[in-house]
Amino acid sequence: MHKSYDPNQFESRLYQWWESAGFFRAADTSSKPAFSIALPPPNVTGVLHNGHALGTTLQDVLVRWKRMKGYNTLWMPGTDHAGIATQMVVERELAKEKKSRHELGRKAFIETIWKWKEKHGAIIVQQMRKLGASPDWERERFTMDEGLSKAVREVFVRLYEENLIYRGLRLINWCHRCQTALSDLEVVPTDKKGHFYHIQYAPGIVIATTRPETLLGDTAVAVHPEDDRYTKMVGKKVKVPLVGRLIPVIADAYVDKEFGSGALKVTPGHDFNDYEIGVRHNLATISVFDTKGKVNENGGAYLGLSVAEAREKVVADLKDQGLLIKVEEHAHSVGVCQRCERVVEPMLSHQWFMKMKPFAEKAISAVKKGESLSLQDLEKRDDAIKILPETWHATYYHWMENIRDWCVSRQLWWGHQIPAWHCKKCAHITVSRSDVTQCGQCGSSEVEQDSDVLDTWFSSGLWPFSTLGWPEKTPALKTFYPTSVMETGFDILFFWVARMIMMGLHLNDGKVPFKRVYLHAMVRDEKGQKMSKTKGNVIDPLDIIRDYGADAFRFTLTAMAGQGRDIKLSLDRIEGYKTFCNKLWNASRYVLMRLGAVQDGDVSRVEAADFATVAGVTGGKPLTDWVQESFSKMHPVNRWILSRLQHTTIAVEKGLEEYRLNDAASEIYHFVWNDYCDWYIEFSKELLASHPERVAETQICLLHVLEQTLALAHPLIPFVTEEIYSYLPLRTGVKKGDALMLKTFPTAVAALIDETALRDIAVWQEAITALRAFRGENNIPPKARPAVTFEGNEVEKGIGFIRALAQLDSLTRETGALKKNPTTGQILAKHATFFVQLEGLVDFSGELKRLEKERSQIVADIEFVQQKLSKESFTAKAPPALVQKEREKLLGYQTQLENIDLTIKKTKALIK
RNA sequence: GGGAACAUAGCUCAGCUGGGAGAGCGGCGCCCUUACAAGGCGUAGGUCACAGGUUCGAUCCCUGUUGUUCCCACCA
Repeated sequence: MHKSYDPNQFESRLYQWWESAGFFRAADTSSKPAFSIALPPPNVTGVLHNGHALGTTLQDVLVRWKRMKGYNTLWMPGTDHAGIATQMVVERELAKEKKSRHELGRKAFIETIWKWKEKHGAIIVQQMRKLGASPDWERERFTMDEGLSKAVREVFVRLYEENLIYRGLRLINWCHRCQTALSDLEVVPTDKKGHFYHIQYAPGIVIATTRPETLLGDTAVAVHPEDDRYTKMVGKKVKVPLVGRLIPVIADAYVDKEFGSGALKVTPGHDFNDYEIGVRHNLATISVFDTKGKVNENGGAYLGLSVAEAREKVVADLKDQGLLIKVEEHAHSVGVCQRCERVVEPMLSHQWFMKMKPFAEKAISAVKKGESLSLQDLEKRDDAIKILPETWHATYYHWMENIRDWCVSRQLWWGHQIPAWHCKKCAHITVSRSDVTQCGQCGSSEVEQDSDVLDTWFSSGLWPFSTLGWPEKTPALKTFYPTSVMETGFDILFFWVARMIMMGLHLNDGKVPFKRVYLHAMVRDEKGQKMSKTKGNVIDPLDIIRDYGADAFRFTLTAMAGQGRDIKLSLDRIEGYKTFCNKLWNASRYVLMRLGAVQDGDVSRVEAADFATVAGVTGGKPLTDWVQESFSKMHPVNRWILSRLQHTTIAVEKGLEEYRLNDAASEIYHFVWNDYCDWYIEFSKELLASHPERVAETQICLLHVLEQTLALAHPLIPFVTEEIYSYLPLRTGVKKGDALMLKTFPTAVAALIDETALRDIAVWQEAITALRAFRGENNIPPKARPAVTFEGNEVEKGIGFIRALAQLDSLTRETGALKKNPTTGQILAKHATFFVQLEGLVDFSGELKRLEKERSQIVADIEFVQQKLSKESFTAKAPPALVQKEREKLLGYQTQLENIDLTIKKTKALIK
């Protein structure tokens, strides 16, 4: 064992061992209870970013914990084909060679992407390995592999047959750059500066618009039905400027009288609200742009112009004709393509849609059910979901209640091609599970498969069950569905989580895809800004792992994963947790040294034969058993650390159970650093040195508590704990080559909590701290070893430990001599008073200052309590136990005040 | 326009059903005591954003204000 902690020495070695030994594998069938998580499949194009790192870590913590708890644990990994994103990446590659996908043709292009995927698709899953992730890699899936594609087709056909998927001519969002339809979610509202053009539309009608070019497709002018200014004009026809088309003036309550002139031009072909108006009033819908963003034949003189050019020319022409009244600056929000950030155009188009209302109703009720259940009750059912943090419930309901049909078709080549065949003869559409060669209606063989593919989220919406073999009733599906937890970022709550819930419920007889949803925060840079390549503030997780180790990174992410908050990632914090790993490492070296495992200054593994003490004392029993049997006979210090360990175990388990992983991290951190290292190891030095009869017992406790701590911490910091574990002595129940990751997770034992020991040691600690503070504040040289006496009965048993840890020469009961001596300093601890001969040690004026500060604190305390107690309202209305406690506190303070006044008097005398 | 979250020590954050505010880092002082200087010991630092209200008592519950962030919708 090296003298210092160096994660690069062992992380990859341990990972290879775990993976090749098959420790990550889950069993399709098992007598053990099941626990399963479906990994949110990262895009094949992706490289690991901090968001992935956070999700991967949190899931791995849960998975490793449950595995150690004895669950048949499945963490299902895989990647997503990510339609648009991947197609864009490969097209960009092609562009470098001055080629386009159209030159290649569909078949060759798809082959190119597959090749690209084979080459680059494994990058991100390799990177996850560096973090220590433990999914069952042998089950890894891809959304476009054979099984999953089959599932996608099955779902499409089934929903079509159930009339839940339909083809229709609707206004959809169209991206001119990506050349495809987009769902509502893929359109991102973005603030842009634009202009407000006021147009003399017709005599008496001025219309303000931000998009003058759309007037080419206007089919009405709308006013509010109760707008007196226009009542007379309703029903009349007006001419569209520049175009000359006659269109009606209609009345519709959608129009806001107060806004602008109160008149609205209606372009059903290129605006969603206008489209609705068009439907209500039976208006014609005229598309004036083609799929590439050029004005089409409906645009007359403007044919062939781009949207921007058309706007310029329309405005110029209006100006020429004197119809442009004014142009104002106008900031407004414009829908932009999520992928390429180009402004999207509402377009009338034939697309495939999925009806959402029936799905949404069930999806709402599953979460409603879950909301009223405790986490324990939730485990027992398969029809309810709880979202945590619960604040997301409202957002979820709101979205579900206002949901619109989902446009699932995309005009891309990379993805699941829609299993629908169009007949060239009769135009009938045949939807089928198997490839179609004959029209289902007229029998013609002139059929052609629909060229569209499905939205990526359609296939990922099936992920929790398609990866388990659905629609076949496989053993894995039976064992692991519903999955236990869905852990992902809140940014894909609607894109993905909501759709999995809808699909999962419908296609699995009302069984939810997962029982809990945990939404984690967004990882930002240390200033709270979103990390992005353009800002140059990206911290690469792989760099972090290289510089600080995967464990330090994992611990940081876990410790900062408080619910609902953004995580500001700072390297300082990661470095701090690297030192924590180092602390654990060195504490382990101490333990091993005290077990006799020292060779040339390096600690090596202790073989069973060398470890005579343990074997001799325990009689070959497992440590856990021996510790329980011997507990009542142990030294208070050993009982104390065992008690603290039980409390820590309870707290860690609670944190994991309630998904307060940051609490679990903090419990482990403080137990290791404060209880174990700062106190117990120091106490153990005294035990080993001065209590020969306690040596074996203490060695066992050092080892046992370390081992249990390693197990508790393993889900969070798997590498360093596993590495240390490999150095621990072999003994009953622990063979060479055993893995910590397969060990049983500690369970708190109530019989190992000794309240008396907890209290006693707290008294000693308080005394030691008081003595140390006295030394520090009086500048007593660190090397000085004063002789000290004490009064009080509670520290008696701890004399040796107090003497050692407070660095005293001796600590004996006060006989009266030192107390009377005028040069004696008094130290008031809570449960004892100490007397120190100060002559030659202390600067008395410094001591006086300290005492007076302490006195003013006591006086303030007295005033505070007195004030509280003087109010009759308090003594009458507050709980009697509380009032009693306050009275006792007051008495205690008053005694302290008397004591300190005496000491101050004495000290003052000394200075004179 | 509607909704949500957040505002606690110089910085980053805990504070889980109201009873005298905590951690890590940073600061300051002393110490290289053989597990660890990536360390030890001690210490300073906060009218818990602001204003009201409920209560014997509010960082915590309610209302409002200010500031930051996010989500939804998009009045052309």
